[in-house]
Amino acid sequence: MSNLPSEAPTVDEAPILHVDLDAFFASVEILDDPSLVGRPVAVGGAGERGVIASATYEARRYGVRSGMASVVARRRCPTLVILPGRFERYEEYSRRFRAIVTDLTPTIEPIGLDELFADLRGLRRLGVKPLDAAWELRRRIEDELRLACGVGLARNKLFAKLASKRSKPTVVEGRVRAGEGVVWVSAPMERAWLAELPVSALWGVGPATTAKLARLGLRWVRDLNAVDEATLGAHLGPAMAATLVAYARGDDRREVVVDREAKSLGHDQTFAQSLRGLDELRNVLRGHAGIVARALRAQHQLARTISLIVRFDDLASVSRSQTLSFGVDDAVAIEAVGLALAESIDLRQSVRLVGLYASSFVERSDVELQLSFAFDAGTEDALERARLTSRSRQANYEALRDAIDDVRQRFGRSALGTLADLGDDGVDVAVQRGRAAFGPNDDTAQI
DNA sequence: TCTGGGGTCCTAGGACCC
DNA sequence: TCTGGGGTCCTAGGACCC
Repeated sequence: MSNLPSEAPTVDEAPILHVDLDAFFASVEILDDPSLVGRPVAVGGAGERGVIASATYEARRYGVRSGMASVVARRRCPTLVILPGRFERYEEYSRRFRAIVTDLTPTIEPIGLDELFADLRGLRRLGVKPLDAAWELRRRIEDELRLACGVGLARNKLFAKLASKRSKPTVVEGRVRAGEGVVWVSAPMERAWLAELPVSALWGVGPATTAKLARLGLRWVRDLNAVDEATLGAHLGPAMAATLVAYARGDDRREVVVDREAKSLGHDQTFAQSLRGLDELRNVLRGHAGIVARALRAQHQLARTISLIVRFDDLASVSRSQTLSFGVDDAVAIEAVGLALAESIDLRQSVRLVGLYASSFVERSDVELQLSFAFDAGTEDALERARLTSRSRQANYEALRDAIDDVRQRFGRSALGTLADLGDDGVDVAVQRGRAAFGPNDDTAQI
């Protein structure tokens, strides 16, 4: 692939840059353990239900790909080393990666840990040349992180991402062929690029949409140019139809969004051995609730909506959610809601995955912040105590009680049956749990 | 060949309010 | 007494991305 026309683009001709680190997780593992150099390495779950998250090019030679079931990967490559993944380490590298790009421009939008978009328009006046900047980024990432990457430059996000993909090494007949490293798609080349791409190359087109489009006889991006948007909308929904028709014309208005705020957080786990019945879910929910609560507190967020997802052995999944009139961030309340939601699900099938999520974030009120500062704590611990106290334990119990009332109203009193079997009534037991978590000598006995 | 764990966005239907 | 239409919020499910 050549970068014709050879005239280097200006910032206005190639304002969007996309960088994607090569085989990121697996590469970090090799940096930390040089004995792995030259061996096929992947990061992912090694168990029967594991999936490959990242694979080195050495592993890709054997047909190993990310997203592939580990069982399949091992079959294709019996010598594959599958490592469990150390996400804190990857986050560390990711921060350094972002810092290098931020030296070029602060206008970056990370997509996961290993890739990001940058908008170069702010550099117009500095006379920055996009190709030079791209090569310089690549050099610094190689020198300072010992990681390889591909960089794409284009008029918009759609082509910048396609370009970085094309800049990568490829595997041809079991051999790794080096990539170009940096690829620029000039405006005159855009149409030719699109014409040869399958629809699945477009952002947002996965297996399900690819199959739907195939049933409509649409296999190539160029096919989308001939189709009526309303007709497409009847099959894919108006938003997807509009997006695809625009992409097929090379039109992508998405901006690079700096500081995108998270809208949900959660934790889920797939079990090597499926769970059966509510009792087996109970412990899992407690653990998940603790993780979710800690994450919320770490981000100083309160969540109004708690959602539970259960996936059965046949991969069918169901979800339940409950929105409260107030935000919560404590494990006791989140667990109580999660448990009540679980009780509304038919659990006769065995369960392979349980997930608990928090969303509808609300800001802590200024009043609460002021209260917490009034404690003038010198340590993190004291600050945390202040936060807890400032929100008032009373409020926690009220939150719990109201949550339980809400759930009962929707699912009936029996929804809390197993909580109740520890006491006369679910509320009492919830309070007992609360007391266990917060200590006995507080003023909440009246609930 | 069989699908993880972190997320985002879209859709459709129902409840409720004006 | 019966009724419309629009807006907003919530819920459940589906699809997608890395």
